[in-house]
Amino acid sequence: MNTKRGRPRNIETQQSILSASYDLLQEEGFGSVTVEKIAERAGVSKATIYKWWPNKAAVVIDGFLSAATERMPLPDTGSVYEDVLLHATNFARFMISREGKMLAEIIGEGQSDPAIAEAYRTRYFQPRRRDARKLLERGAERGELKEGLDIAIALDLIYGPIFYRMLLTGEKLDDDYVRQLVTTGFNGFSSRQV
Amino acid sequence: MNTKRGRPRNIETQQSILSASYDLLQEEGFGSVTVEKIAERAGVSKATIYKWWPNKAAVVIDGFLSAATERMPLPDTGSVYEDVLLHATNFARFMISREGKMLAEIIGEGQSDPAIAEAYRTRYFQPRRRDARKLLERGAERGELKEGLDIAIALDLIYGPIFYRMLLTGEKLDDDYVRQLVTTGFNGFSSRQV
Amino acid sequence: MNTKRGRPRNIETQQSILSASYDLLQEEGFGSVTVEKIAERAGVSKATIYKWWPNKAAVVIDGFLSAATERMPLPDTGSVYEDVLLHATNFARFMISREGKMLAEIIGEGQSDPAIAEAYRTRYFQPRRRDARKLLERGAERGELKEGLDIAIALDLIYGPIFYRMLLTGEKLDDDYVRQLVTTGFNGFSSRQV
Amino acid sequence: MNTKRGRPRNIETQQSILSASYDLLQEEGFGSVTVEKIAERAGVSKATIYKWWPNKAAVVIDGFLSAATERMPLPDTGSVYEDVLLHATNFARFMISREGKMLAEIIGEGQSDPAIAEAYRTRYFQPRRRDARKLLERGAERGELKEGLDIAIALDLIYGPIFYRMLLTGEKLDDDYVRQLVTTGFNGFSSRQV
DNA sequence: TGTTAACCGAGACGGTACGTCCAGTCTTTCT
DNA sequence: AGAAAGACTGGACGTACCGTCTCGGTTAACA
Repeated sequence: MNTKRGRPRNIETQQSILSASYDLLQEEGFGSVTVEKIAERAGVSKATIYKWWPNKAAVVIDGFLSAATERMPLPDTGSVYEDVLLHATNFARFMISREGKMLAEIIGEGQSDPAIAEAYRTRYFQPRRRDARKLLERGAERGELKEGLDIAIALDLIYGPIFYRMLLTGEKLDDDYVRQLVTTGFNGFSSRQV
Repeated sequence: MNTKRGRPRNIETQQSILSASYDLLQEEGFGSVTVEKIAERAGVSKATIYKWWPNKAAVVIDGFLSAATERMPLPDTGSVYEDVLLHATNFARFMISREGKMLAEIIGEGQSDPAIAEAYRTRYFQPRRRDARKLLERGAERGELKEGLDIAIALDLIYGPIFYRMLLTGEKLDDDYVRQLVTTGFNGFSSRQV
Repeated sequence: MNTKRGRPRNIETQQSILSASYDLLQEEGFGSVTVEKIAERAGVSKATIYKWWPNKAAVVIDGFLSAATERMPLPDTGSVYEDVLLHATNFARFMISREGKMLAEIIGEGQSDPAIAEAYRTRYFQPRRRDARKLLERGAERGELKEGLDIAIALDLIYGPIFYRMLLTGEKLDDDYVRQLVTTGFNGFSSRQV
Repeated sequence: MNTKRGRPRNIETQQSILSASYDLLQEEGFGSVTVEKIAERAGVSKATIYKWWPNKAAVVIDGFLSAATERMPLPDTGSVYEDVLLHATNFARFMISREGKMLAEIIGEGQSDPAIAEAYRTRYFQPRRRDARKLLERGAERGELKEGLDIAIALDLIYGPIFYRMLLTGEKLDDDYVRQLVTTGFNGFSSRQV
């Protein structure tokens, strides 16, 4: 029946490939990572890498996603505004870190490689977005948010601009900016309701 | 001072390179565009391309940016909300078009190539952002927007989410979504001011 | 001491490896035979193959030699000329057959692998050459051959050219050719003795 | 028309590839020659090699055949027997030399690669065989050979056995052997005509 | 009858070479 | 003198196969 025949896959091998890949990504950036270098640093044969991953991109993002398992802690201050502000601030700080830069590169690759896009959507963003959604939902239950608000929209309004600055404009992304962003999102910018 | 020395002899040559590049980008995507193919299609030698552009990326984004000179028409309905809604809707429609896909790929490349990022920031986004800013400023002057609003923030709140969906989540980006987005941006999502 | 403990070697396993190897050699030629394919077709593990043979070449030529056990029947017409003609004709027919082609490939491999050369010399050619030698010796005893003839030379003169055409020139190797060859060998080509 | 545009092929490049290949073949044997090593030793890029030759085998035999342009000198003693003996002796000496060994390896490869076989037949053997044929033809004209002799057969009888020993039996191939061979070929081995 | 040594299938793994592709550079000849 | 043609370097990619190495499970002789 479900007898596991054959030499078992060496867990360390996979792990060393992933972390070699991650280290190289960090040190040299996506474009300079080479399967050959990964193999060498992991003390592994190139063939072994290609046995488990279909191509370079797959290893590299797998390396990144395996390392990036930590999630922002979910604050619970009793105020949605405070919670969202804290969470978004943490997130922005992450984005401007070394790891955020790596993430940006991977998102970049995803623009022309649907498999990459699929991977980081599923394995990275969806879980994190679910976290953030919880904050908002809590606030909604407490009546802190507008009746009938589409939470997806609210999430986009907060996190969209952070990526926007990161991926496009390159403008500053400090705590102050996030505060203004969140505040304006909560209050709206119209002088009267539209 | 700004003497135009060494201006290329044959303007048509440059033009044919750029449009060959643009066509290929459209047909095959960034990753499959090749300098060799550009040269062949433009009926030009590879050396000629490298005479005027430092590398492949430069030609390709130059090709794109040269073609993408049109700007969204600036609406003027008398209502900021209506103006912004129209503008953002048009923009979202553009982003989901063939051309928007090309732009996304270029932004993707920009994540690991600062020269590309610099190019599309300067030549593409800044002018367009200035346009959008005008809409908001007009509304501010008419008192339709909150006192002391930072317009950059407002712009980020509208256009950030559109890119966010385009570049990251891949979720739908239709007129309805844009309407909800703009409305929620204008009104805020908090049930009371924070 | 030499206690024969443990599961005994499964004879069928060896046999199936050899015939899988032979079949593949026949179907695809030496260069396309793969240890993996042999293992698969024989329903055997690669490790088992390497347990009994030191390398691919050894299996393949073993497969060939095991299958190629038949020897030409030794004719005995009472005339050396007729005997040699019959034997050489049969041999030439074999060489242009599917099996002869396989043999040629193996000889080819033997040019850069002394172990292969050793194998087919010992296991294939020497026995067959001894057969052919008998024909000549019989003729010598009957006085049909020149006094003091070195039989090895005579053998070379008959069988050398057949291989020569097979391995090098690729020229036709039909019964007619063999007849001319043998006749000229027997008679010499000089118009007078040298 | 026949306008030779573009950077011309660098003759030295080709030449250095061929001689690097030849040197490696000599030093390490066919199986150990590597395109990478050829490229390195020739100071050339691998891509350049693959631009001009379709695969490794093609380069290597081209290297060999380019170097092996010398032909045995054609003796002219006035006696066919002497001429053939001299020529065959020289040839046998060549075959047991370093170069002969290389040739044997190439012939070996030719057994499973028709393109190689074609190459050495056309470029190597046919010219040399034509030379040898001249010797015999001269003798025939002088009446030294049997009336109606098929010269191709005579050639096979002399040169066939030399290859036979070289490629198959591995037996000694010294001057003495050649003398016996040629003598027996001229005289035949039958005690009376058949 | 249970131990135990050897056998065997499945398949992971290191290593090495192959042949391909493309960016960029360089060198002629043509116009 | 500028441009086309196209040779050339350099370096990564992904593929293929060899031979080695565990595993888990099996089989027959021995104790």
